[in-house]
Amino acid sequence: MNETPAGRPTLETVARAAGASRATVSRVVNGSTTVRPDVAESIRRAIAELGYVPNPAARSLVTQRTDSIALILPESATRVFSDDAFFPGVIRGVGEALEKADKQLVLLLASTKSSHDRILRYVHGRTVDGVVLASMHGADTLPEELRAAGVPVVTSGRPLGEATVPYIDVEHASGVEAAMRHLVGLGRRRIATIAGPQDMVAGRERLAGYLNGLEALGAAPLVEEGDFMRQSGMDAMERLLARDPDIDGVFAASDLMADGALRTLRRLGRRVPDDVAVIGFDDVDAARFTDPPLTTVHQPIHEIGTRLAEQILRLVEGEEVEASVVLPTRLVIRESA
Amino acid sequence: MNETPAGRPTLETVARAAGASRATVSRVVNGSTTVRPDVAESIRRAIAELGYVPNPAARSLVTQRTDSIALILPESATRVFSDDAFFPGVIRGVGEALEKADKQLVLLLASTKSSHDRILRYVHGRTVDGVVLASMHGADTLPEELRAAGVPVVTSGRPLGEATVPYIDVEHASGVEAAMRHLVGLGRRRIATIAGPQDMVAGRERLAGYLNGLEALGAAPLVEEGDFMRQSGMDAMERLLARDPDIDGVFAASDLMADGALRTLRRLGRRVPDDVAVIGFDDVDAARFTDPPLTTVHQPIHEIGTRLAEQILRLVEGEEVEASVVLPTRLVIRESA
DNA sequence: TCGACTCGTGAGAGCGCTCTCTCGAACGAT
DNA sequence: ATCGTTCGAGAGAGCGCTCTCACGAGTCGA
Repeated sequence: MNETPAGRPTLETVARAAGASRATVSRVVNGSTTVRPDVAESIRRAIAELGYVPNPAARSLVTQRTDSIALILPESATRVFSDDAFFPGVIRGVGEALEKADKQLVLLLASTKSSHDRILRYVHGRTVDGVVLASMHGADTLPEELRAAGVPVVTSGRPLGEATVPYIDVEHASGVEAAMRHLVGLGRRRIATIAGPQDMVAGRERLAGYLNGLEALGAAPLVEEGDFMRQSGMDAMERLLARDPDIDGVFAASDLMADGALRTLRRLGRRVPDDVAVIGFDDVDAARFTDPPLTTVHQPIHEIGTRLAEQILRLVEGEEVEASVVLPTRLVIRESA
Repeated sequence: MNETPAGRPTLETVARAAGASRATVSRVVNGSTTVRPDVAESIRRAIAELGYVPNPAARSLVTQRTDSIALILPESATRVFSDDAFFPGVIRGVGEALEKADKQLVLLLASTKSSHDRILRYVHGRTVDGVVLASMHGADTLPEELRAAGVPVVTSGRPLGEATVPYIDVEHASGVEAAMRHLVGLGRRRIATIAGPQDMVAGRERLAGYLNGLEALGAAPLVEEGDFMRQSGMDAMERLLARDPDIDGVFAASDLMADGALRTLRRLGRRVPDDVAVIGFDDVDAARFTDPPLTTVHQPIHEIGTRLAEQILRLVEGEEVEASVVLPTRLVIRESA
């Protein structure tokens, strides 16, 4: 209320300074080509001198666009936020791509239950032109509600149940199958898995990949479930070993859980990979630094982010986009298997 | 352009439906008490029935507020983004606090040089009410430029050079001094440090803490510099050992570097803590899972975020805030020292 | 030379909201 | 019964921008 030294210049100010009309200045600001070069030049000079910057609120009011995109991270995402490199990587990818398009990134960390309504309010109020929704548990109703509200939406990860909005995902199952083939090729016969949460598609599909891979072996599955975090991997590995001490191979559905498994194995005197071979999933930076370095299924985290951004931008422009984009994964062989 | 089934309801729509004037509806929406209860009630009903949500652009245009705060992460921050838990933690803290205040979080990942201008444009356009600036290298001019633009700013970490804007920081030096006392109390006499980048205040002050702690011992300092990341810790530890094989204690200026040091020590056959005691700084989640679990200086990452948010909100409201808030650190003793 | 077209520019409406000002009604005091 | 006061509610201006429409000045073919 007191910090307006001389009042910010408006279109009107610039117009007067350049001896033109508001409309013409607006044309120059928005890059219209139908302005006489010399007039455009003098307007540009006036803009520079006055330090004029368009007021986005006024612009939004008439264009009905805000040039900003929301990235929504549900509670399940924020919980692992500080320990997992997945979401920071996605955020970075989305952020970079949006910056290139000169759009703003509005981050909505849905930490609590009440956030749901808040998100819908934002979206209904057209605070953002589009929404990127990251990884949700179970049958989240949010994507559908957003779609119903008429807002462009893209989700990261195929939703459980029917996909009603476009999504970006990776080849979970085939990546895991490659990992399984690698273990089998190593001569492993008693292969267990530490699965992810089964109310998340990533958890389910990685388990499916394990089961598919096991079929070739004709061996019985050996599954313990974790929550993608390290501690759960440690615990699951212990349960696994209690159920079958002869396990010689483990696929863990996340690098963090694989690292947990590595620790438990070491503690219980198993050598990796000699006694037990371990493969993870994600290929986060830290995977290169586990002991031993982790063989893992690489997924292109950064690219997931950039592709999410690309798709939402196209949707916002009214273009059609593929119902789904599924990015490849690949096995990165290090020393744990 | 085609997704407006019936046109979003405006104040006018609600006013007509409720048989009141636009002004009165506005009063109800904004919680004014000077509306007759029954009138207010019928307006509220109309709002609910029509699904009315205020248009923030229109509101901003007249109030000159946007109710959104920018969080700027400079390039140096995004680089470590995916491996370090610090910035995700800060983001989460800021996000939570802003959500409570019903403000939006606009994330500006300053990935390139050109971002500088973009940021200034945003800020000059009053796209945001205030700016939270995270950890910058060297004598960044951004805080000062923002302040000059008349925008409320708070920074995370005391800037190098003179602080021209309020900041939130932690007690780097005294935390490190506690760590040094602990090492000395353990009988360690040949204590080295893996310092952080010396163009960052955090790097400098932690080194200062080491040097202060060493003074009591009367021993010569032994310093190698890293970049806070794991690999640099591995390398620095190797150089340190080459310079003096009798090192029996190490303070690393980040947990990541401490973890790197642990790996190098193990590889070179040193037992931790028996031969060499190691202490880190940060207390990220992963510190509980190093081998052995890392003794480290805890800093309240999440609280840094919430305090940043609090301060910027107060500044935006025109209140005065302390020139600096310095949060305490404390030594967390685990098994590495 | 005149009508038909461009083409660049300005006038003016209007986006949806807030906020000041005004006004009428109700009420208490004299 | 009259006047001042209070209080709730409406009228209307205006925030800064975009965009349609109209208009005057050239340009060109007949």
